[in-house]
Amino acid sequence: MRLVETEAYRGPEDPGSHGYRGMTARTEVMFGPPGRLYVYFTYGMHWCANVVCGPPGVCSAVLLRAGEPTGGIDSMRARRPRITDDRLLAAGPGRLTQAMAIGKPHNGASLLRGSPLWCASDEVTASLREGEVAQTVRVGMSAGRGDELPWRFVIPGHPYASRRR
DNA sequence: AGAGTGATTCTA
DNA sequence: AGAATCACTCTG
Repeated sequence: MRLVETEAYRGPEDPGSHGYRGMTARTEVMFGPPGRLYVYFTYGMHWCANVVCGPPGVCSAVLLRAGEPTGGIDSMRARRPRITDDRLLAAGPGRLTQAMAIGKPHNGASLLRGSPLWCASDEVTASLREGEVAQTVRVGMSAGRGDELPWRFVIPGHPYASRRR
């Protein structure tokens, strides 16, 4: 899966972050060491996955918002049988976790090389140049919760990025 | 536009 | 204990 859209979340300085009011049982992983997955359940139905980025004690994570399937696309289609358009397989944080079969068991899992699930640059993402990644406000943020912060990162017009409804 | 769905967190 | 909230998705 090639990531084409992400959002940054921080800690006490970011009212949109689960870590805004300090560490809780749910957000423990976000305050832990970097390179792990923070997975949370929301709206009674959906899982969302983040990559923890900050050093231990610092809350900082990146939400995986959309991806372009590279390998394993048949498995993804099988997991999302109602989807007929491949562009929608992982075009949204809940869709992406469905496509990749990420759920509660993955909370806290390592993403370092050698892990079953790992995270790295590929030739495409590594060659992105300044200006080829746009910054916008984050999705789903209401007023006063950091809705003005330009912490969504997306490849503009990318066919596999999430789209406005 | 509204429903669906349940964990988490806040308030008392 | 109860209420409010919620980094969403799908259907109509």
